[in-house]
Amino acid sequence: MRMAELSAESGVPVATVKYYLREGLLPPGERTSPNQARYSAAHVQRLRLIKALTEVGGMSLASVGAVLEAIDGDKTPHRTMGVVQEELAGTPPQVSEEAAQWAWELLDGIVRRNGWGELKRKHVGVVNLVAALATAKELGHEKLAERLEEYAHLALRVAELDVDTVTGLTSFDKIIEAGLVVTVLGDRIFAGLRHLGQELLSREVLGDVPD
Amino acid sequence: MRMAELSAESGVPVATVKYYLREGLLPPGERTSPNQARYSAAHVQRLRLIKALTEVGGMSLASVGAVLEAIDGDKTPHRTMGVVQEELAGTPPQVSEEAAQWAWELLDGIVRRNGWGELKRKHVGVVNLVAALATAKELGHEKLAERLEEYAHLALRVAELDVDTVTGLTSFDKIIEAGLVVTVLGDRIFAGLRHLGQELLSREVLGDVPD
DNA sequence: CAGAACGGATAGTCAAGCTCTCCGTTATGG
DNA sequence: CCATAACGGAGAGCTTGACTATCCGTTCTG
Repeated sequence: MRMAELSAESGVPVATVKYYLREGLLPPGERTSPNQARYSAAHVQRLRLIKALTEVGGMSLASVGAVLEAIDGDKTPHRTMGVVQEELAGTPPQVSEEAAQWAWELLDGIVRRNGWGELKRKHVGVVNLVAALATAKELGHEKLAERLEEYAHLALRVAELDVDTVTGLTSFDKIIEAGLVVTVLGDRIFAGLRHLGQELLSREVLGDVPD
Repeated sequence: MRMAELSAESGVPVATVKYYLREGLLPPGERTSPNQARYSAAHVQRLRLIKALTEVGGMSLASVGAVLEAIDGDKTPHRTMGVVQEELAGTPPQVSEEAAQWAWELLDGIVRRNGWGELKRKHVGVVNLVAALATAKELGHEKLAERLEEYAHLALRVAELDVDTVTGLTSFDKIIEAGLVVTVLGDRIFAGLRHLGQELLSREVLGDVPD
């Protein structure tokens, strides 16, 4: 297919497709002549993926680019998912030294107590999680963190579902893309379900009238 | 306290504090003379809250403004949390009619089967959740959605923890702010825990070497 | 009472994410 | 075979969000 059809199929404007090509988010089409190209279904899928990651996942194009590069590269699945988590985590907010220390000990204690291995202090995901916990404390809402172990157990069960969903697949490439989708869209979907649950339960507790 | 101290205490530059005042994100200080003002600890807390919502929660200033307005207004807690969820949800991506229908039926079936009440078709959170599920399907990853009921049960248990954390508080205002923090930071924290879990479990399954 | 700090207003800056325009080349229907 | 439409590529321009810098007249402070 050519530009126009690629655009129509994916729902992305022609000018934007060209921009993505320039930025390297979309691999160039197969040349049919020095200045003409042909695009495939893979290009459509790639555009849909970019849309999903930015619109649903809320990722920046720069992050999407880094993730796509990791996918296309020859990294192991584990390392590729590492890049995904890195980009999702972003840059952590700076927090006070003591709040960070408190959060670290809290988290490390839980991991240690449950035999979940060793917590790496400079792992991006860990740093971000610690910063988020520290932020909650600085806001005076450390109650949230006091329940952390219960949250962690539930999170592990969610992760079991995630891994289970992905490992059922056959193709290597499919597994990586599925991992990406499960992580990025999965976060949003779970948050949505959680909010629904909060609303259901808080209505009972707070006893508000429905609208 | 005055400008300089407010800025130092909160870690927000003076120019930015002025900007927030202009935008109405921060209530004006108490006048001590026609062109001088005094700020309180509440202002510091408000600035910290804004930082947390934008930096950790990834919210835009416009969304933060809407949420703060809801908090300061005389809405019921339930309605205030509705505004929070609305702003967190954002504008859903457009998806095909049939994917949306499929996602809706999936979700509605689960809610119905578990006696969780009635699902409102135009509720922002629901619309967003449906759109996210539909997006996953359009990407060819409907496997994720097939486990939706299991995810939903876990999400409800997380929501129970959330509500439990919040309802232990005494002051009315504290409950609302805690609800906000639990929802916004809570989402990030849970996502972080989930990612840690994914890494822990996928290492076992995929058997990658550690770095 | 001199000089620093303040509050307020206006304008400027910077990055992200497109969008528009042009141009020379290539495909295509009559 | 030719008119014209579409194409690919490059560059400049635009819009929004989130600040940041500069003034200016007033007020506090040593």
